[in-house]
Amino acid sequence: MPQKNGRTSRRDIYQKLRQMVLTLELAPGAALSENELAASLGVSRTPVRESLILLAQEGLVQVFPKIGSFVSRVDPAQVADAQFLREAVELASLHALPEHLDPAIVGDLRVNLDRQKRADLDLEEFFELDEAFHQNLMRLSGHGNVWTTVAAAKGHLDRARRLGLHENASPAAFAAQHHEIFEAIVGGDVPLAHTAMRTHLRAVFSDIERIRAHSPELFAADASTVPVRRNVVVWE
Amino acid sequence: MPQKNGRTSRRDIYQKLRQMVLTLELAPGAALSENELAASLGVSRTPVRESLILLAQEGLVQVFPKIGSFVSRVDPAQVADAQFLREAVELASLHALPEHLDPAIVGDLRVNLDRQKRADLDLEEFFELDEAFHQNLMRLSGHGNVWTTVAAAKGHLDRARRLGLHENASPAAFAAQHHEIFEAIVGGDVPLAHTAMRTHLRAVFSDIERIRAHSPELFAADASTVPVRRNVVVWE
DNA sequence: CGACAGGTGCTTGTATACAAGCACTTCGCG
DNA sequence: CGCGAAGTGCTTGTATACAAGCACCTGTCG
Repeated sequence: MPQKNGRTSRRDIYQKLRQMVLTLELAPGAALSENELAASLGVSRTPVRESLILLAQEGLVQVFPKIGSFVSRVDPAQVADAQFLREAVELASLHALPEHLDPAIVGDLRVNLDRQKRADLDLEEFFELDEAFHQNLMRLSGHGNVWTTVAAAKGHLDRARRLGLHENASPAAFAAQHHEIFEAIVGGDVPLAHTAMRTHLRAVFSDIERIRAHSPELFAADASTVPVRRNVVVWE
Repeated sequence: MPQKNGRTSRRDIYQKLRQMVLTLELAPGAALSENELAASLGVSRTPVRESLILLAQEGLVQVFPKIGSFVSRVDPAQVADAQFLREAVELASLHALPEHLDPAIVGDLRVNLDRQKRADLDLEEFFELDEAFHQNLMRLSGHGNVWTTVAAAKGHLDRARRLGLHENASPAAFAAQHHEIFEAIVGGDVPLAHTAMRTHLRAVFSDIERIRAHSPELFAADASTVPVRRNVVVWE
């Protein structure tokens, strides 16, 4: 009951900045300034700076002392790492499913899947539903909190996926795969759920190289390259 | 080459505090004070505070606005989550092993295993070797960086393991299991490596409940309990 | 003797001032 | 005209000052 987490402005600003990075509203490679952000958000440097430090630990921004802060370019290596991590965790959770599934979570999943079928679906809405779908799947096996760790590590993967869906938006195919996974689970067919999940996750991962060829400036070409202050090519 | 990460005192202090929490030098439940830590470390509040924020995001400390900061008590739920996560990731990496293993890493592993056999092994030394062993195993499959994420998430698990080994110290059994896993891998027997690894990881995880019965004050009994400033029972 | 109310000292959150350093510009010189 | 070097404006890192609030202690009153 207590849980006296007084609302601090840092929490708000952290989540806001994080969302802006993940939705590409802050483009990969963009230069950030603690002073500018503080002024535009109407607070002092302190909460902004602390938020950037947290984002830096997640790998979403890079802070170079005395030089500047930048939105991380999408790192293909980190994308692959996140892909490996989520695949390992989500597939393992399928084998940890209990005999009797929690009806409340199953109900939430049905509602979620219905919404995914809607034709007039915004891309951001689809991402929200997708995120909730996978988290609820993990909750079915009792490891819902592990999803928090996975979600924190897959920032680069999410940005790559958004780039992909911005090009050829086809959430319908993914929605169908979600449905297939779900039916296999409620049907008790773990092996089928396993293969369906793996197919789904790898489909999401597949066309990153195509995007990279299309927009190379959004990707990290070489780990040793340091972005420079005024020469940053943000959108080109 | 650039990578101009100037040495900042925050990085040092963050790592120092993190190490103190993981080695139980800062006991679960202990009250922390930004002012006291700053004074004892010879810096201002700023780098200390920023370090605590990072540790809070890892779940190793809890910060209650206007109340105080505390070393997190070992949360059995988080221990279980970390166990599930590492098991899923490490087992999956076994199935991603390449045909030809990197000889350099294999050599490092051999040296590591030899050191684990030494009789006069300090507990902290064993933990270091254990950590390096598992990380190098993941490097064999090309996913060494994923270990960073796993390591960041398993702070509660590590503290529980230290509590267990402080009671009945027997690194020898674990060293033998490491050897078994390694031999199965270099022998190309993935299924054997799989079962050996699973057995090993679960052995590590097994006797937490016993420790909890022995030292309940180090564990989080209820998620809603808020530690109080001067009444904190640190070591009893 | 007990309970309640106000003071006190601590806590973290935020804002601001100062320090150190890199990148770029611009001015001067050959 | 070309090149170099000092200057300038920005950056983040650290230290400090102030604000807001909770827990505890103590004194007082019933």
